[in-house]
Amino acid sequence: MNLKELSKNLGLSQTTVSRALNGYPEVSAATRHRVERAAKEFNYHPSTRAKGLATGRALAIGHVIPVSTQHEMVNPVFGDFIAGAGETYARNGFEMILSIVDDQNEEQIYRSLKSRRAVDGVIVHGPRIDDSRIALLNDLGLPFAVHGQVTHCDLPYTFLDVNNHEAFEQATDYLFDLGHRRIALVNGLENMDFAHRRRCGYEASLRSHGILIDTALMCSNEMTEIIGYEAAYKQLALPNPPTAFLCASLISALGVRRAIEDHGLTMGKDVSVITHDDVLSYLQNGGDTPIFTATRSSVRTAGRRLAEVLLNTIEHTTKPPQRVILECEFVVGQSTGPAPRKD
Amino acid sequence: MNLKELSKNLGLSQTTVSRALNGYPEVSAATRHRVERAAKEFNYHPSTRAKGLATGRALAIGHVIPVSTQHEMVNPVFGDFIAGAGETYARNGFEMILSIVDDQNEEQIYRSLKSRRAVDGVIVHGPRIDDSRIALLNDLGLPFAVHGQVTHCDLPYTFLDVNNHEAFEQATDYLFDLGHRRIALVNGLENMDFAHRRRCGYEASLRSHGILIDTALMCSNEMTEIIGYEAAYKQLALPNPPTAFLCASLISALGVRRAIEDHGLTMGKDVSVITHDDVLSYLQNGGDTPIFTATRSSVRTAGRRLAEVLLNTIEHTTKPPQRVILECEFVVGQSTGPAPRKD
DNA sequence: AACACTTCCCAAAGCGCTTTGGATTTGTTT
DNA sequence: AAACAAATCCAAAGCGCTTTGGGAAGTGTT
Repeated sequence: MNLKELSKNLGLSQTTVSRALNGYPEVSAATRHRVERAAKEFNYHPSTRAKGLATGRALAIGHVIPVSTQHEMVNPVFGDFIAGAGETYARNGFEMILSIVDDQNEEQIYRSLKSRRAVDGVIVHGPRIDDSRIALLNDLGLPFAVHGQVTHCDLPYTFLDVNNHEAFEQATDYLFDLGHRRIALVNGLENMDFAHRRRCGYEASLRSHGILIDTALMCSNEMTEIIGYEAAYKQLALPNPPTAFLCASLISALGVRRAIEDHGLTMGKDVSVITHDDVLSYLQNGGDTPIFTATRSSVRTAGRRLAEVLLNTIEHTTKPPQRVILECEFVVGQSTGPAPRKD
Repeated sequence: MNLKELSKNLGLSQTTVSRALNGYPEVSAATRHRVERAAKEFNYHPSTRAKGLATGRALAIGHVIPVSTQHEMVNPVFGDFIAGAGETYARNGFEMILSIVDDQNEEQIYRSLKSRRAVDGVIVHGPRIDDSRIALLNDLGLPFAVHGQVTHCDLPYTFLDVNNHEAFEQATDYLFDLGHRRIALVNGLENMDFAHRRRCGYEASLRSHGILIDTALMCSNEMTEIIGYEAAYKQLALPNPPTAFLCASLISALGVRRAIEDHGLTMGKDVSVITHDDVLSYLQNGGDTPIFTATRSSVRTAGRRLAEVLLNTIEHTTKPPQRVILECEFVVGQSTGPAPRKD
């Protein structure tokens, strides 16, 4: 069923039917009602492509997920983020177009999305500290919103980020107050902006308490269970091992806990752990009482909100870039306790 | 830059330029070459929408991800699956359109995708044992391919599935051969087809060895760490506890391990564990030597393959439905050992 | 030189929608 | 009752592409 058939069926012109369906005022209430009923009856939906052609809008948002060719990692938070964004699109009649692309061809994808007019805007995932995509998208004139920030970028741009610096500074402070002085950081890859900011927060806290920064207690890598395990295992074997860990993700934290236990120690007693918790739907931090003390911020909510922001900037192109920063919730679980006394 | 401009620029008609770019034989090699160079130079890409309108093909595949309103779960394997499928689409000039939808509105989405002609076909995710989507899509005449199977479905349909029955039967056999007689199953939700099949495989093995099936040793739920923990913890507290566990996912298995340790037991010695491993990029089963003994099958590969199969059926509509079944690899890790002797 | 093929290219129609610029009818005002 | 405004509706153009149905030029054949 298409417009032509529908309007013939109703004995109206395509113009009138189109207007009735799109809420234009030039049709009488009675006609509109009749048209709407018929549309429902015949299960008529306008062709997205034709509509897009005619209006010049794609009614679609692109998500370009970079997959590094080196480590073939699909970021685990991406599923939940996408789910959140998807809710927003569904509510607004938009579609989500997903491109998984290795970072070699990333620029190419953006150019192609633009010149094919396939999307009205894009979400930039996984910004790096010195990300060239901001400049590229600005040049292309393709509306975009970033999930995260870009440290070395003077250009104004629309983004939504968690306050990573604040969260990790606060978490480190908390450990300090519990008496910990040897605090390790099991971070994500620090060429990623979020990880960089977390490290800065961590270091800021240490400095403010006059603790020397020890690079042996810091590591930066992919956030997997294994890597968390290996990093923590190694650090716990040091002559002067850490009494507390700060982890970038719940998955790493699971590895860290395993390492602690493999050293015959008990988490929350011998060694404290704080992790960032993205509140992934399939990896929850305990039930009613959290297992890990955590800096918590739902990535799904982030997806929902950022999509809203992007649609908004597309709607009102004149608006200046929007900047949204979400504060983490600090939740105390069973993984932290006073630093053990040195005997 | 559009076709009209490009052809004016070249002093050719739109027809000729279009044909040159699409590999039709009616243009001379010299002209084709000239056109291709110009297209590259001006970074010309045909508008997807216009092309779609003209050809009647969408050059897009829909992925409809059902999110149950009850538990708000985003299946963690979905990220990797999507990444695999995305590779295939990229290679074939297709786009992936993602719809996250709560299972209430699922049917509506398929109808809408069809009548808006937004996609050339869809991938059906997370089939349930008695899934109405197969019949619906058949009725709609929307090409589709299922990731998994549907037990109660007589209609022929295209799918790709892991041999879940075989894998879990084999795993149970393995535990039996190690001397285990009390073998617990920590399964996924058994209204999902894959979980149902795994349970059947498990039961088949028990029966073939003359072991009574004990419902106290079986549970079926969402595959999270917490739930795995709680299920295993409870079962280990039974008067006659299991000496081995069969888990539906690596995430559950992590919870099971934690429960084992919280009972003061050692995995691989006191209690054995076998899990299914989807080879998720962010949750690997150990490094060189696997931690868990596992039935392994890469969900990313599955995504790549199933997308290929779907594109193929769309290309050759006459072909009968394709059925692909992947066998799991059985890998022995450190989580299994001989059953402890009863003293 | 006339004819039939190729080869190479083009004008125009059409995909399904929106939107512009009227036309027609109805209602209101004087 | 005439004049004007408002309310309704319509025909046709246009969005950027593919594709049909030729037409003109070039190649051989006799």
